[in-house]
Amino acid sequence: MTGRLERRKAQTRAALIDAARTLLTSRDPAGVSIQEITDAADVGFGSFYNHFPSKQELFDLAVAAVADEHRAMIRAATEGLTDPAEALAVAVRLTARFPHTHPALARIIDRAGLGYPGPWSIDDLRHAHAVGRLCFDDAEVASACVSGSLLGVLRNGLRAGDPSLVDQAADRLAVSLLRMFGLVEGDARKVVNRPLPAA
Amino acid sequence: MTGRLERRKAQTRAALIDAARTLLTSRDPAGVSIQEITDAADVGFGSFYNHFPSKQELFDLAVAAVADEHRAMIRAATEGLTDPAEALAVAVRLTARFPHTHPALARIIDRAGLGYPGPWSIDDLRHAHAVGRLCFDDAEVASACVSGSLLGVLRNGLRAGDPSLVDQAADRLAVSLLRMFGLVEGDARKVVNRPLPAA
DNA sequence: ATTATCTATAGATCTATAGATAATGC
DNA sequence: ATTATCTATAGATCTATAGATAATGC
Repeated sequence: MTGRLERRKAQTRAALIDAARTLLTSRDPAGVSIQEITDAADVGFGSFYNHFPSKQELFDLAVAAVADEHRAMIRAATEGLTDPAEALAVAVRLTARFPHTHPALARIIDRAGLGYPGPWSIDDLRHAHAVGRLCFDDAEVASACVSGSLLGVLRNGLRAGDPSLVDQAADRLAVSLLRMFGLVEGDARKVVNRPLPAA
Repeated sequence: MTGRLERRKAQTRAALIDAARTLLTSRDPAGVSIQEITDAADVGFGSFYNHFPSKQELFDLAVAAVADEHRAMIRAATEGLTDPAEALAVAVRLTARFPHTHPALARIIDRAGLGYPGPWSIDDLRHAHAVGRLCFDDAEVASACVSGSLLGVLRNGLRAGDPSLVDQAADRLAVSLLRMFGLVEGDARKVVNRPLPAA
């Protein structure tokens, strides 16, 4: 199997994953039938089983694809930064803006909830702690605070209307987290007031 | 309809809600059939529709019942406290201990996720802010941080084994949140080192 | 007589597969 | 010849209701 055939297969697979992503923005995956997915992907019903053993498998891959994109986006926006506190702030500020900058991603992340394998890696936190920039007793607790708070603010943002209020909440969350991690008020605000790289 | 008949009806209803609670500790509600619920409640299948229009309705009520219990428990544990910072700390410390003190509640809360109508009321936070004890820019963000962080740490606790590690993480979360809300390190630790009322 | 419960089932799903079809590989 | 796609369907659900049964109310 080479060339065109392989390409066509990949295309069908991509269409299914993409349909799953679209459905995830507005529907509870448990209530979506495989028929609906293949219809949305414009693919024959039976083709589904050529690619995925179950619905769950497909939706997991769709969420993983979203997380990959998300990680790449954050990496691109933070790779030039030398201050780990700023890297965290940028990741938080960009992600918490998703309700208006990337509404489809925001809704999928919201639906995935705490299980979402987001770009706020525990290793980044450990590194920031090791170099003395962030201060906390327990990296797992710190990581849970970042993930949980961000998901909470993201959900609020999805219900809010005004983009500028969403931005404001995003920045306030970043300040709050930096304060949680030992930065003094003034330093936290200074870090968060730095301009945000384009996403 | 008075007396015995009414009592019997209430009993059936309670059995269904209780069965839903038990199922919620180990199963995804979307994958549980009404037949399974009525079997678990030891009730005829048709009785279900005498009480609830749909599965969703029942599970929502079951979660609400858990939240009511939870709220009552936190209220009992905090009602004597005059320091709002300590009240928050106690609520957080008790709830984050649920994985070993109340495992069934913990698993249900974890499953309900950010939609869980927990006992960390935004009004309590506003009050603590008004009296100058906690400091934040935005009560909605603050509330999302409390809920989200707590859910994150609760989930970690469910995967952890050792109760004393869970307790330690719970206390560290409380310290972190107090620091986020403007308490200095020493003050935060002092508040969290106060003895915990029995749940 | 009234009311809730229970049993049984019709009808509507939904999943997984079998077999036919169409397109590429060699 | 091989491979993936598509169509059609068998079988297994699951929901919602109709009608029978049992118990209380008056």
